[in-house]
Amino acid sequence: MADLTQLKTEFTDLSDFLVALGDEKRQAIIIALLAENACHGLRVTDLTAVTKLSRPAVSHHLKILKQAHLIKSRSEGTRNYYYLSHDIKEIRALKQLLDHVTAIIETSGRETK
Amino acid sequence: MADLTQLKTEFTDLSDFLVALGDEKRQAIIIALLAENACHGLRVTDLTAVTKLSRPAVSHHLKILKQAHLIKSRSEGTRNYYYLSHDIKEIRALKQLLDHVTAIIETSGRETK
DNA sequence: TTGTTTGGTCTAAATTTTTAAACGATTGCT
DNA sequence: AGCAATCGTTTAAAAATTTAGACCAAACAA
Repeated sequence: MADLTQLKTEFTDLSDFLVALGDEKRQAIIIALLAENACHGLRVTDLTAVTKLSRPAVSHHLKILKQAHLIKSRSEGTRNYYYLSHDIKEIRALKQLLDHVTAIIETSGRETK
Repeated sequence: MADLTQLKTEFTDLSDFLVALGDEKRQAIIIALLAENACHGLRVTDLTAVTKLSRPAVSHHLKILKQAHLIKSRSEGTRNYYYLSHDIKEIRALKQLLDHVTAIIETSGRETK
């Protein structure tokens, strides 16, 4: 029997990350940031064009993505450049969680309680 | 430059799955189903105890989990047993998507446009 | 048949999330 | 200083999600 307590914390720790990835508008932002060669990043105004959203709405989604540790920002004068975090540890954590789940699923049924 | 069109479809195809995994109550349901040795599965009434939710609420979450292909159900008379799908292809798809993203992130910056 | 158990659905209420208008703060330009 | 541009925040409205009460249908037992 696998460690369900740890699995529980793995799940809750990744909640924000999963929710952040689930939204279509945020997916569009992520893809736009991936399209940029991550050199300079994109500004809020650029992303309003991509998402067809108002600037405050984009700002809101950027905050969610930031809290999920997906993106970072850099200021140059009045302009803020957003770019994908170079090393997203949540990605590794999520892959690990998925492996744990599949492991439990596959072994279940073999060991008769 | 990676195929962003494919990445886009990968993301949208996994939206339901990601949203389903993001909710705490649904995570509790998943863990409860993992705890069961997947032999007989759990019924709605069992899950109301686990989640401290009303039956209609649990029923609602189960529907979402079902649409995300995470769980299946089996009927025996009046009782319905829910269990985790034995083979969740979304898990493989998600791991693949995560690999694609990391690949793009890591190669970006090297190739100067 | 009658009553009980199980559980889905319908409906509406409560909550959360998403959105944008208005405002303010900062930077840079003239 | 005065003006324009950029963008975060606050606020409130709109939209979506979550929740539970009430109702209904099917299966089973007495």
